[in-house]
Amino acid sequence: MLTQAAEDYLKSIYKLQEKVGKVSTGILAEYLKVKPASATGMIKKLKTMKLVRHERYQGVTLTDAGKAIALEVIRHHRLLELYLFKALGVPWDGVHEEAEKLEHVISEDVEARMDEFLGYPTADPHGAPIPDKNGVVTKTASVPMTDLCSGQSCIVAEVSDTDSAMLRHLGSFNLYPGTAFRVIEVAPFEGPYTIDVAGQQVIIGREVAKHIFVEDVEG
Amino acid sequence: MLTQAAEDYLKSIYKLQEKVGKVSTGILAEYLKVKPASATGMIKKLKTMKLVRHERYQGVTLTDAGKAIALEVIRHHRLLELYLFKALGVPWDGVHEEAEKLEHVISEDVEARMDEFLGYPTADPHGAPIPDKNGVVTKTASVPMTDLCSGQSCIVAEVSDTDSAMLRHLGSFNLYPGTAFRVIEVAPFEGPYTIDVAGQQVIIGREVAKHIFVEDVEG
DNA sequence: AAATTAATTTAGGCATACCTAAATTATATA
DNA sequence: TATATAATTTAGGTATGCCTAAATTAATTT
Repeated sequence: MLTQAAEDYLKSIYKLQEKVGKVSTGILAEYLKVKPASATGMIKKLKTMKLVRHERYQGVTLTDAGKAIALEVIRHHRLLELYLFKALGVPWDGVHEEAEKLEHVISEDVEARMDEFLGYPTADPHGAPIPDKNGVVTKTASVPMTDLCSGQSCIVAEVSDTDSAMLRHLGSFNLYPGTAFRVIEVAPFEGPYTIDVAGQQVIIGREVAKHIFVEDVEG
Repeated sequence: MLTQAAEDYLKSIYKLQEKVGKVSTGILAEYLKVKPASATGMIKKLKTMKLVRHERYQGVTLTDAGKAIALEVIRHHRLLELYLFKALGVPWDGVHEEAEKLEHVISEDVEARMDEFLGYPTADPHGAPIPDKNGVVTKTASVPMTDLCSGQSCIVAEVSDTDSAMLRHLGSFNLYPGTAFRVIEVAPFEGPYTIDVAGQQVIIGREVAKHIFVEDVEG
């Protein structure tokens, strides 16, 4: 059995690999709020376990075995988020923190029961894809809201889950994944978006819009 | 925040205090599957935190602060057991092990939500009392099944949760807390009990009967 | 009371995972 | 190309919680 820290490293490497491509020791350390020296140590440990590949100064990549574990942890995390949200009514800006602790201790049996209860879902409360039991990720094609023009309609696909104040803000406008809205106007010079959500007119700043990804764009 | 190990020690001291009265280092170590020297170390640590009292060779007792934490952990554990059992259908011989890991990472918020979902219950799936938010324990008066005589009727109040094979065995007869049964015959010379559970005749060995506690004895 | 046995404590070690500080290697700039 | 800066690694140290082995204290037996 892997340690909790090791699991967090694998998960983080996977996420960073998706986001920034190459994963350096420094990037990884910053992401995990740890000093680079600590990251070096864990990387060496993971390498002896054949979970990552690593050449000095060249960054880390996951092996197939490492990727499988990373996806398993991510699956635990996202299923837990959705379960806490749907079954226990934990607000969506709180589920990330809770799941962060639970993901390492939940058993496969309990996970399977939650999965069944939720009807084998494919996305967490923020719209991020939930890998299936075999580690297969099916993610929908989405674009940043900042790509939209006046008059276009779409559906919220995903929002970034890192900032809980941002999530509360979006929640207050009902901008959950699955919610439809139409762009009424895009203010020039990097200005805010005025949109229509279920008949309500809402103003979304450019910085906020960067955190929203949409699909099914029309018009 | 206390470490997981420290919480386990406090919980174990509380349980042993109830079961055997005086808690010696050796008893505690055996219970926690740890060497006595390790128990000594943790006891000293807990003493500096004023969570236990301890005089060399005289055993450990909990301070009020230590008892409060012990009860909080026990509450987490038993609420989790019941939640896993009722909300997710985890079989009752598996909930203990699951809860053992989860009790240390569950937040007060999630606990409160589970408590509400369950309707503020007072007993876990094995019949053990769930302390309330203030650490108040209300336990029903029960007697060991081995005190029963032929012809007496009663209701299962509690079963010991340590042996999961035993729990499966009892479950196969539907001997959950709340289940009523009548003693048909007690075989002499420490022999087995023949009982009637919902019209079915069942034979319960003396060793098994010692693990069952009953209430509302009549007849 | 002396000797044996049991319980407890102390002492010394090990592994994990973190840290800081210094040394090394790589990359960018002048 | 030489130098400065940035990234990475190494070295040495901390704390936790476990271990074994040896020493001490308590309890029991003869």
